[in-house]
Amino acid sequence: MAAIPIKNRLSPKAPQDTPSRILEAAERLFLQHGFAATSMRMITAEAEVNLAAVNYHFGSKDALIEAVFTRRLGPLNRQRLGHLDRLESLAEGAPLKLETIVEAFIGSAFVNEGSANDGARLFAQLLGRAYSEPSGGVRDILYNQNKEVIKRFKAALKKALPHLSAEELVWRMHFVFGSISYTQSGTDALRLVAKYELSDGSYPQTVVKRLLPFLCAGLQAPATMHAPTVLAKVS
Amino acid sequence: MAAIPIKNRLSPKAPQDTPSRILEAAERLFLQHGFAATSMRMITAEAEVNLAAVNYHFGSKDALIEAVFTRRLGPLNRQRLGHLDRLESLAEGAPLKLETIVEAFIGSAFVNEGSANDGARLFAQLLGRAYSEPSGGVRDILYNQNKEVIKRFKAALKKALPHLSAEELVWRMHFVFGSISYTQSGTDALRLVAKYELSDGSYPQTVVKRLLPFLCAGLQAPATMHAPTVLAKVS
DNA sequence: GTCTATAAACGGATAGAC
DNA sequence: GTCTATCCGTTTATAGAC
Repeated sequence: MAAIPIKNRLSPKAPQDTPSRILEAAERLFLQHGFAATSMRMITAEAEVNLAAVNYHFGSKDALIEAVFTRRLGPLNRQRLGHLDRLESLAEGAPLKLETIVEAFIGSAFVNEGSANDGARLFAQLLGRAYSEPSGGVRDILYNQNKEVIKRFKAALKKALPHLSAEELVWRMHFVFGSISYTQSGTDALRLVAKYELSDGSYPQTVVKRLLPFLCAGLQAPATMHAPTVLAKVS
Repeated sequence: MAAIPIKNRLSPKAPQDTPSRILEAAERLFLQHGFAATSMRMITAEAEVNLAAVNYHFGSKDALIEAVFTRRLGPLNRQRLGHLDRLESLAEGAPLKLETIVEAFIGSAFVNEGSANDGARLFAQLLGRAYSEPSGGVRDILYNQNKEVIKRFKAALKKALPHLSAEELVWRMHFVFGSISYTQSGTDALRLVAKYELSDGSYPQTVVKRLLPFLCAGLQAPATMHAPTVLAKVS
């Protein structure tokens, strides 16, 4: 039998099949420039394939965008659910530790799979961008493919944070997604805060390590009081 | 003198001047579709002005984008700095309460100016989108116009959170901006978590009220330990 | 499956009449 | 300042040779 399966080769200029080359080029360019600003010509140039290949293999640009997401979202979410399954069966019905839940969600998002493949890390960043895209299109794909995962994590969080109402929990998850997306979608934004170079850079594990305590503390904050805030006073 | 200045009129179909009509149409459409996906033809149709008017009044599409931001960013940041100035002079050198600082920053972003103008609220959402745009272009504008404000708030936070290293603080501010941007850039994303309608909707004051405790608790979390996390174990 | 060539529509920008 | 008409490059998508 053959020595090494072709798809596991990571050598430079690995001669992949055309659809894969297109998917990966699109992933990189969508991340860098956004969806609307990335043309099929840019993609086919980056992938070093013919312009007509995209329509031949995927049908249209929109279909390509969808394909970029569906290819990775399935495995990623299976991994997240598997991680949560294992944790819950170990706990035998008891609420999980908050940090464990968040780490299972966030960690899976940042350091994927065997982690040898850095395409997965690129995709994690792309996910961050996708969540901040205009409604419709990409967002619907994400909603449909993620709803099961979100449902499961919401249930786990609900047990771990009994002091929060269902509504409050939904908001806090929203805020959590915000921090994760923003952080995932590229460390460029960090320059807005720190113009100097950061010492530990943007290595995924480091980011997760810094993000975790922030998110857990935020989630555990006392429930919101329903009195008018200071800002409500007229100016 | 005249009874009511024209610019304070809020009557329906107020016949504004062409540049303002364009700026406000652009604001709405950029928010809804993103920058690259919004064409000048869409803008001029929405504003009910002639296509050539954009180039006549602003010079180019890029210049229009810049104008959309600079028009509102100046007043908004003056307001933020003024708010912080007042708080700091009251405190007479003592560190400000964390919640006060965050509220000054975030509150100004959500409920703007006299608050009668809901254009300002639209802009707050647009800001959220802009922060998650690809690097270059819009981001440079934001960086330049916001660096003074960020510097001031960073200094205030540093005094209020002495247990954090400079580096840790920068990361936490990054996470805070993430939650704010994501939350600002439209409540549509909330549907990803809660498919049902939320009872208190997306009224700015409510959002701020819910966001504040989350962010403050996150900022106050203990500093990150520099040991390997649970996830570091091989699978 | 891959290529060239081209269709058909849309993008930003401008010239010139009014 | 506002309008029409138009230039010209780019876009997605397809037809048809190989």
